[in-house]
Amino acid sequence: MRLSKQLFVTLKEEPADAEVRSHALMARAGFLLKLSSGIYVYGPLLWRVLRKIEAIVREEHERVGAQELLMPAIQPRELWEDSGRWDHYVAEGILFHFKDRKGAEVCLGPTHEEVITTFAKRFIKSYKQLPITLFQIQTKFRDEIRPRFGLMRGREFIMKDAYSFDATAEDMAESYKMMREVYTRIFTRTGLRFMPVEADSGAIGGAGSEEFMVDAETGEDAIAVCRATGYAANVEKAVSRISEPEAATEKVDMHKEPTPNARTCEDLLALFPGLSITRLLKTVLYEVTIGEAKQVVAVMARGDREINEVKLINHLGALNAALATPDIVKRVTGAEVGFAGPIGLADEVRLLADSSVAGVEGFLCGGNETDTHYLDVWFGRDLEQPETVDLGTVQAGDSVVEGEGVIEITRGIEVGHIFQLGTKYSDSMKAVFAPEQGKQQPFHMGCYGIGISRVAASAIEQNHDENGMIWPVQIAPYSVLIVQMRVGDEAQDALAQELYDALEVAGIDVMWDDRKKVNPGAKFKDADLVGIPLRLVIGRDAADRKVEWNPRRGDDKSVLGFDEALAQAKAFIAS
RNA sequence: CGGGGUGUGGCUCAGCUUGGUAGAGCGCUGCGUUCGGGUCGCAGAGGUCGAAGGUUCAAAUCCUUUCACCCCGACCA
Repeated sequence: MRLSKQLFVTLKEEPADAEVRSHALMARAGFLLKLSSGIYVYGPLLWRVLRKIEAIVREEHERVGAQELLMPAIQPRELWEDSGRWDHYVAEGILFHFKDRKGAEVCLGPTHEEVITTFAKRFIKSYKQLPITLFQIQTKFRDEIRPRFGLMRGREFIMKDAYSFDATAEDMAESYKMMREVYTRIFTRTGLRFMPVEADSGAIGGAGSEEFMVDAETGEDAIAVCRATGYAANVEKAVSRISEPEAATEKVDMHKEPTPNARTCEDLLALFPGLSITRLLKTVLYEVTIGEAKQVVAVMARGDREINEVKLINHLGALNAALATPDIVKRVTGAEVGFAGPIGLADEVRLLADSSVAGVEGFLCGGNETDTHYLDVWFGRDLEQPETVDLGTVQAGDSVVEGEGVIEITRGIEVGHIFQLGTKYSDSMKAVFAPEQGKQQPFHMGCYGIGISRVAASAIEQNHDENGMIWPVQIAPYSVLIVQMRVGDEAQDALAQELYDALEVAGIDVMWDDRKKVNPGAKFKDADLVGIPLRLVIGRDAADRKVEWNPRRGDDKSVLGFDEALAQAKAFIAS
C-alpha cells in the first residue's frame, strides 16, 4: 500500500476524552472515530487489524471442525421470553429494543444463545449429528451502563461467539476442553500475554467457566493469582483461606459501648486500641432484587474482609444487589448508617454471614442504635451464629485453598470467556434431540466468546511506548513499513520500489511511506505512532543499495545490503 | 440511575466572573523555503459559540429549560 494514495491522518494532540493509552493512540493515529458514546467508526488501519484477528480466530476454530455461520442482529422478543431473559435484560437497561412497524418488539442482539438454540432445535434432530460447534463473528449491541475506555467497553462491538452442542454432560466437558485449547492457541498467536482464570458465569448462566485475561494495569478486572500453585481466578469468583481470628482471652458478658461517630472499622479500632480487627464484625445491608421482589439482606463479615457482591447475588439467586440506602438502613436498624449489627434487626431482614465470622469470639458489632456498638458478643451465647457461606473477597496475602501458596492480586482485561452452559437454554427453549434410545434429551451446550475489538485495544494496552503503538507482527495493520526519506530522489525512488515489489511478491503486507513534502521527522513520528513492527528506511545510502533496518520495538538498528535486508525481513515476519 | 464536570472553526483550548468587533496554537489550501526526528516564511479558507426560550438598546458571556459528551460507582467480550 502506497501511503501517498491512501487516506492517512494523524493528530499531534490527543482527544480530550481518551482515558486509556489504547484509545488515545488509536484516536491520534486515525484508527477510529467516536460517533457517540461507545460507538465508533473503525478506520481502514484498525479494520485491517480486526480482520487479522478474525482470520486467526477463524483458522483456529475451523482447525477443530467448528463451522462458521451468521445470525441476525435483530431478534424477536418471543425468543427472549422463551429463555426467560427479556425482563432481566430490559430491567438492566442493557438491551437495545424497539418496536417494528407492526408494533412487534425486537431487540438488537447483545448475545445469541436464543437464536443459536432455535437454530439447533430445528436442524439438529439426532445424536448422530453430535457433537457440533458453530460460531459467528458479528456485531453485538449492549447499551452499557457506562461505556468507556474506547474500544474496551463499547455499546456496539465485534464479537466472536461459538456454541457447542453435545449429547451428554461428559461430552460437553470434552467440547469445553477443546475450546479451551482453541482459545489458548488463538491468544498465543495474537502475541498477547494472557492467562486463563476461573470465572463467575454471570447473567449468561451455567456452571464451569473461565475467562482469558490479558494482563494490563488498566484492566477492569482484578485477578487472584498464586505463583506457587498456579491458581488463578477472577476475584468475583476466587476463594482463599484467611488468617485465624484472634482468640478472646476472657469471657465477659455482652454489653453496649458508646461509640460516637464511629462508623467504620478504622474509627472503632481507634476507639478500642486493644481490639484486633479480626474480632470486629461488620454488618452490611443490601437491598436485593430476587425475581420481582426486593428484600433487605444483612451480611456479616470480619472487619478485615470485604463482601463480594457477585457471590452474594449468586448465593441468593438474585438479579442484583445494591447497598441499602440510608432510609432503608434507618428503617431496619433504627440507627444511622454505620451502626448496623445482627442483634435487634427488623424482622424483614434476612441475615447472612461470610465464612470469615465462623469461630470469632467475643467480638464487637453494631448496636442498631446510633453511636452504639455491642462488645464481647459470643455466638451461641448472645445470638445464634447465622448461616455462614463464602461471601468474602479474596485479598492479597490470603492463602490458597489447595496446596501451599500466597495469593497476589493483579489486573487484567477480559478478552475471552468460555462457559459450560449445560441444559439451561435447551431446557427453557425445549431444544431436544433423539438419543440412541429412549426419550428425547435436551442438548448440553457450551458457549465461548472473544471480544475481537477488545483484543485489538488490549494489544495496544500491552504493547506501546510514549511514542505510539507497537503491534505484534501477527495482528499489525501491515507487517512492514518502508520509510522513504526523500521522494523524488531517483536512487531512493528506484530502491524503494524494488523493495516494495519484492516484499509484495514474498506475500508480506507492506506500507510504503512515499508521501512527498513530508519531512523525515514527521515520517518517523508517524511511523512510531502507527507502530508497524518492522521499518525499512530508504534514505541517504540508497545509491549504494543500502537499507536501514529499524524494528519498532528495541534498538537494534543497522544498515544492511538490499538482499540481506529482504531476507532478514522475511525471517522477521515468519518468526 | 445516583454524584461530579464539560459543550466556542477539523483538533487542543482561551474568552464568560465584570454583557458591546469571536481569538490562539495545531491541522487544512496556495506560493516559496527546508530536507535524517513533527523545518521556516508569506498569503488564505474555515465558527448560527450544543439547542430552544427569556432578560437587555445589545448575549459566547446573565436567567430558564433541554440535549449531548466525559469522569466516579453497579454491568460485561
